Amino acid sequence: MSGRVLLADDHRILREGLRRSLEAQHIEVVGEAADGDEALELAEALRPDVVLMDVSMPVLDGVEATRRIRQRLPEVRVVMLTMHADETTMARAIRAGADGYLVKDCSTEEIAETVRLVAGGQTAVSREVAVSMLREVRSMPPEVEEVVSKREEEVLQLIADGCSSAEVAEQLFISQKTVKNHLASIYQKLDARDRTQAVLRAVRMGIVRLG
Amino acid sequence: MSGRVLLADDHRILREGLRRSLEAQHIEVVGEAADGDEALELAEALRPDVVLMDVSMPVLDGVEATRRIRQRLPEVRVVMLTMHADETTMARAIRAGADGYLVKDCSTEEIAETVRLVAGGQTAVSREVAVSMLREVRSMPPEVEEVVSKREEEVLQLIADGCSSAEVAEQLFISQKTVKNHLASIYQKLDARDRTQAVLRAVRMGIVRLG
DNA sequence: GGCACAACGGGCCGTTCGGCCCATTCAGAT
DNA sequence: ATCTGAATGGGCCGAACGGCCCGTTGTGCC
Repeated sequence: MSGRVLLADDHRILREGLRRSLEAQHIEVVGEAADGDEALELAEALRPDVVLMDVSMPVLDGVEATRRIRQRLPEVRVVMLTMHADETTMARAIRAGADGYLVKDCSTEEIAETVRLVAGGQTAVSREVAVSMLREVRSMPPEVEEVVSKREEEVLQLIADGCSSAEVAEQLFISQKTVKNHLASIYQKLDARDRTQAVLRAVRMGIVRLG
Repeated sequence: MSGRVLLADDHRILREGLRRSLEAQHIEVVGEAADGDEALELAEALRPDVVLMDVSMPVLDGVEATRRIRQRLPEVRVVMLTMHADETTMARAIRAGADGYLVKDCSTEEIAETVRLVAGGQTAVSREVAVSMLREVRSMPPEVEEVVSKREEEVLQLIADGCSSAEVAEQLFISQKTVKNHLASIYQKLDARDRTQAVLRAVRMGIVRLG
């Protein structure tokens, strides 16, 4: 049960360092991927026990890659790696189906231990991550994430930036009608009746940034 | 230089307590006012050296009363009294011309000392207030206050609360046209072109509260 | 007394907005 | 194989909005 591991990170140096560390801990690294798409392909081809996946990667985001891997290959576990214990990213990763969550400055022993635990069916997180999780759970009554779609979020952000419907349409290369459709959907989801209320709610919910 | 003092506070109990405390410190209390208007009238009639003024009072707000007293009677000093060391209220009070600012849970000795200092031409604040002031000064580059008029602020708040122009008019007992006029003025002052932008700026500037 | 400004208001007009109907396409879920 | 949902789009319409003109009243300031 040492575990066959696939590494997914866009930094070659980090991948090689991880490979050495894991192999020193008698964990077999069966492949390396440089982006989310490659991770998905290699996971299907190699069927590792665990994917050690960086959060931020080109082409396909680590969280999205995790979601797809867990969907198509439920027997493949995923451990997320990230620079900082960011609450919202962590929440997204866990909802995407990650079984482990590590911050990059943890020890190699900790990484190896987490890989073994996860390969054995357990879930595990760094101590830093555990602390963040408590904060997250305490402060978040419902699911705040995923209320509005990604496209709707873009529309909201542009509205918050001062754009009119026409300008949003221009920015996103879509018709004004589509913008209005997105807004209508947003109003329903956020229980708002106009752009002003929608933007205010979005600001309060942290969906958009201001200024 | 013990000082002739006018008390202005809407709570009789507090006024009487203050009177006893000050008289025990050999400070003469020449009158008591229960609201801002009365404070203004008595200040003109009695010409005290110092007015000990509560921030929140009926009819006329303590800060506004202070502004008018200082305007008409520059030789009358005002010391503000408040429940908490609230940064924005304090800033308003100081701009209105208050020479002292005390939180209500300070000792009677402290109050007496402040009254004497202010009567002698000095300015004085509680320790708690001094701390708040530092924060205030550090975080505020320009004058944020007074960009929009009080009425315009009310309109903005109601818009932020989700009201349409018609509903704002209803709430404030004015016509829709006047609301639109206020909004037009607000757009100019806040460099916004619609209610959404205006509310967002107002939120960022701390003019309105959300939720 | 005059001057500025806040607050109040009327009317007009073009644009925008939001609600309502509808259709197509494509991906993912069951 | 079907179905949901996201994203794209059209058309229509009434209400809301914002800009523009104009006015009166009151208060504070010089």
